[in-house]
Amino acid sequence: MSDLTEAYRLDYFAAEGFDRKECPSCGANFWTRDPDRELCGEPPCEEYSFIDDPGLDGSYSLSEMREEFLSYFADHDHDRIEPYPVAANRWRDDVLLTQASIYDFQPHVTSGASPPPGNPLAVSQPCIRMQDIDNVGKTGRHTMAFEMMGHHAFNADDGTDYAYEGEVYWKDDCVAFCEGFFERFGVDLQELTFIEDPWVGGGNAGPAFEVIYRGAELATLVFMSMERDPDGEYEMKDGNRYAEMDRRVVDTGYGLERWTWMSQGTPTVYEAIYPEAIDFLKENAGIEHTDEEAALVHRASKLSGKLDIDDVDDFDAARREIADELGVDADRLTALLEPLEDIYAVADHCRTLAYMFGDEIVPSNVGTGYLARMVLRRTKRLVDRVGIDAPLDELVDMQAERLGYENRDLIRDVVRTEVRQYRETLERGRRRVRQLAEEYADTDEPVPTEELIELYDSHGIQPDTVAEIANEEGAAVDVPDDFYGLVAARHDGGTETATATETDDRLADLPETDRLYYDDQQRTEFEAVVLDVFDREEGCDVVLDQTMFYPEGGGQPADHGTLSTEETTVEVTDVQISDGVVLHRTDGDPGKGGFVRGQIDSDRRMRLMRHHTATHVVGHAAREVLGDHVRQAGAQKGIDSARLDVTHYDRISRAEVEEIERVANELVRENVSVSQSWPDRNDAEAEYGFDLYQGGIPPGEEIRIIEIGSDVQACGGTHVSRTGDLGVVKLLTTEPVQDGVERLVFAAGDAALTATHREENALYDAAEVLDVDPQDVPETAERFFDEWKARGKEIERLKEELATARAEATGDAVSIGEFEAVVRRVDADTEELRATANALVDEGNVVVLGSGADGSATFVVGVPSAVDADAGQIVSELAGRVGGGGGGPPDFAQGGGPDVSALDDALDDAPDVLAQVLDA
RNA sequence: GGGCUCGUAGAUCAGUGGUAGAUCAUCCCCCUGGCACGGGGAAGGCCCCGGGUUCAAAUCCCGGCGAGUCCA
Repeated sequence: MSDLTEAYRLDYFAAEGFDRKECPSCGANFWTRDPDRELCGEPPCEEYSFIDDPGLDGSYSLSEMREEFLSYFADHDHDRIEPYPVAANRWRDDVLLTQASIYDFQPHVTSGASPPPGNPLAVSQPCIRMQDIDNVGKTGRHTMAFEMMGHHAFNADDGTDYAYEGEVYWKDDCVAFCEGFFERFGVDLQELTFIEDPWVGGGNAGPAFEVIYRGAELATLVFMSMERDPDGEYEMKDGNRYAEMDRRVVDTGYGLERWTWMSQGTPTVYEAIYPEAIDFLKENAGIEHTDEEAALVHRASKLSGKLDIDDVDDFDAARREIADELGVDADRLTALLEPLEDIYAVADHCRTLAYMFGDEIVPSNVGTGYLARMVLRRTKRLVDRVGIDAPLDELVDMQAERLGYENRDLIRDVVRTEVRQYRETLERGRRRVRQLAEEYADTDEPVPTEELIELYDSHGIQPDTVAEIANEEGAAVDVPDDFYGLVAARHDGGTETATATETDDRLADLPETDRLYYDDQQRTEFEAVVLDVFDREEGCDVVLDQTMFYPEGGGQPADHGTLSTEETTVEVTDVQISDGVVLHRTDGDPGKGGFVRGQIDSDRRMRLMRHHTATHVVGHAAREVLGDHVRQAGAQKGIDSARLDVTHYDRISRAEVEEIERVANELVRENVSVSQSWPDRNDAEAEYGFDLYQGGIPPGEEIRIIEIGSDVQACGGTHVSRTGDLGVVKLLTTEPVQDGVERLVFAAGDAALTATHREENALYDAAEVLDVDPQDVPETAERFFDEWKARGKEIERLKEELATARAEATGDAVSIGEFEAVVRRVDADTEELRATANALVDEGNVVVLGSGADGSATFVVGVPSAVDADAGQIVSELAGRVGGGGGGPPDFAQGGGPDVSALDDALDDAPDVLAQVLDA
């Protein structure tokens, strides 16, 4: 690892008289104003020293502390910005949830492609970290949901062409701001330590400080100044090499919950951040402590704060250690603490759910929706275990209200729907477990681990739930310690292969193509200069100085058309864009350096434009009809139809489809204009919010937005100029894509007409077959279906009758030993043969029936229970003679073969075969 | 996006190559003064769809569709 010592030697430290020290306990280097300090201050080297002795002047609530932070930095020229959603996948595809304030500005702002919404800025960003889920409630300090307060500055060297330029502030000012914020609360700066702790993440790296006060890490100051580079000067802790960048980002994180806790000095963080929720839950669950118990809990909480727990084994040991230290029985302590831990976790999880559903994450079996479902189910289990009888939607609503969400009705609805679904899953699981438990209850064996894994992995039933139910049934269950490891082992394999994209040097040197398709979306002809031509396996890629051809993107397929010179015309069959350079895939070389006239296939383009505009219109209508949680989860425009995937927590009913169609066509009839503009991205975000980005966040300082009435979206596609140009919008089908995502398939304009004709034709054809009016098709079809079923039954009954009649004609019976046998050829289907054989067997005969119907030979052999002979053996022997096989139970067997011509001979031989088998 | 499980009577599920079943619910009859219950009987199945293997597929194989679940 490279030495970053110089990077930490700040002028500020020198001017303020800091010393650099090495912690004798952990070896970390740190900076301090206190010449006598030895230890770094961070646990485990030192303990928390603020519990029961708050470390800040004044006691603050969460919102008071947030306000302190934001206003302090606003007073120091930081722009105060609104937090982003917790669903980080709204603007980036590499993560699901927002886990830090810097996430708001990745990747486009940190890369320099887009300007930040303020510079410098301060934000208090809600975050969710699922990694900490097991620790929540137990350690007294972990929360899954939290707010990370951060002040950020984005610096770039002069002369660079990033979306920001110049020096805002860097390490010295950053540390000064940080100390200033501490001073605001009367903190003695001598007590602070700044631990050197290099930071690496997401392809970037840089020096960083952990700021420790009274045993707690209250801030992290990261100076992002390097990027990954195989030839870089620095080797960082991830083993990769990094080089200095020409831009520098100040990334800081101050845990709002930590600061609030510090100001109150409560035994756990939870009691500091949502005291009302904790009180409510305690009372609801009926938890009451005697003074002695309360004192014990208080002391235990204080101790557990210093533990860093990674797995359950350590946790049990740690719990015993605490019990020893307090001089009480470990089991008693556990019984006392466990309900409290559950309550702390419930409060935290409900806050997490409020964030998730408040930001309109829809529960699903994939993505963020799955994480939400997981948290909800876990919460429900905790609520049940600790005996809280308030419905979950009410608990989540309490947090949603506190957090100031306005869509609380939706949140409650989502929670209720999800709880209901979980109940059904549990009910299904319960039945399954009971059945399984009954099997094992009779044996001495416990339920095998393999079954437990199956129950969890395929049916979502927790092992402890299995144990509980199984015990009721009297079956034993041993849950192995490494249970979740065994589950994970089932999922191994499938290593992802990173696809290395080859960069073409010649391509990189070309200028960005001038995109004419935004200037006038109705034009279909243009002239251009051929800058370069690349030979490809099939055809060529032509690069022009400017183009009217729309490259595939945003779910809109590429334009087709032609490029013509005086001498030749080539077909354009595909168009792609790479780093701003538009590549036209053609079937020939138009000649580098020459002029070409481009002509795009206007009919194709027109249909694509209509479908693109229609996608916005349908999305808008769906939002209006289904609710504000509806957002685009994917879209694809085509020639004949288009599809839009939207997030929604239920199936879309017929009535809703009709309503969406009605709203969409109303917008068409209003003939509102479809306007494009290129506002500054931050202005656009400030005005319209994140709902702008239905199809992902584009980079750049300005973004293109499409406005259709009240619907506004960032979009790179081509559109018609007025909604009236769509003619009509017809929803064709809806289908579930995955849990929580519904697909709407629709068509606009003449494609809508064509699609309607297709469906009408199907209906008319059906009507013609039934010889009724189209309107009468459903009724007639139902009647026909009923009649068809009735006839099936009638035929069955008649076959039985026929079989009985046949059985009565026993003239052809032959005696074999003591028994009568009937050997007969009956050309009928197997079912009829079977019925006849049954009837003859009932008369006491051994029966051999053969059929040559349906182009193959079939036998049915029946043997009365009084006769000791194997029907399977007989049929096997006979079927062998017609080139096939057969078998079945001893009293009734079937078989056959392809050779019909041998059937009669086989039947002639049947008496001999019977005689043989009966003798044997 | 990947793994796994499951689609059979109105509901819950057996059946895992050889004649489609059970329990509950429904309807009828008996028992009773009447009811709960009890006893007897009946009705109710494109065994999710489409291919393939086989003499024979609800069953095995492949592909769809649908439901559930775990993981990223």
